[in-house]
Amino acid sequence: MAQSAQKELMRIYELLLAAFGPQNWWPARTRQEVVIGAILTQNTAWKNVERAVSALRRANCLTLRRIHRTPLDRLAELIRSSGTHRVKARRLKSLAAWLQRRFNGRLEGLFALGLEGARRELLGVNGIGPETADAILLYAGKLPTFVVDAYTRRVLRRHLLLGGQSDYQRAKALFERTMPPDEPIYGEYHALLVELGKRYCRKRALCEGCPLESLSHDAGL
DNA sequence: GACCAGGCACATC
DNA sequence: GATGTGCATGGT
Repeated sequence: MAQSAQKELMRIYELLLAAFGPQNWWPARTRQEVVIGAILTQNTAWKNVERAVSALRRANCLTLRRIHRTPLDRLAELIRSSGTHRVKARRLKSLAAWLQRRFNGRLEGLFALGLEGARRELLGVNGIGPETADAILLYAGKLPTFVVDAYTRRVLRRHLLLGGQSDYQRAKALFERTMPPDEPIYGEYHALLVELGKRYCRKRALCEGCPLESLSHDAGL
C-alpha cells in the first residue's frame, strides 16, 4: 500500500505539472513578504492579498519591523482589501512583536531551530495555525514540510488515499511518508494542488476536463 | 444577492 | 474530539 500510494502521489504530481506547468511559488520578493502574505491569504483569494501587499509596499510597511512600529488601526486600513482586516492586523502585529522579542526581529533565528523546533514556535503565535506555519516554513524557510489545504484533502479522499476523517496531520503525514523530503517539489506540489482546486473544485461539481480524470479512482472532486 | 477565497480562534456540545 | 460561528472584503 505504501508503495502504491507513493506511485499514485507521484503520478498526480506529474499530471498536474504537465497540465499547469511550474507555479513557482511563493510570489514574493523577500522572505518577510512571504510571511506577511501567509497571514493575509488566510481564507482569502490571492488577488485581494496582492492589493493589500501593494498598499503595504507603497506605505513602506512590508517588513515585520515596520509592521511592529505601525499603529494597529493604520495597519488594518492598509490591508483592508484582504478581508477580515482587523483580525489580520492583530495577527500581523502579534507575529511582528513575537519575532522582535524572541529572535530580535530576524527570521534566520527562527529557521535556525530546524523544522520541528521552528514549527512548534510558530504554532504558539496567535493567528498562526498548521497551514500558515507550514507555508512559512516551506516558502520562507525553505524547509521540507508539506502544506495541506482543503483542496489537498479533497483530492486525497477522492483518490481513496485517505478516509473520510482526514485531518491536517494525517494528510501531511501521508505526503511526507511517501515522498522524499524535497523542498522544491513540496512547494511546487502544494501550488499545483491549489491551482487544481481553483480550476476544478468549485461547488463540488464533477470536474470535467480535470487533469486527474484518467486516474482510476477519480470521479470528480 | 448568494457563494466563495491559498484559515484560525474560540465556544459549545 | 467533532462541529459551529465570527471575522469581512472583493470577485463571480
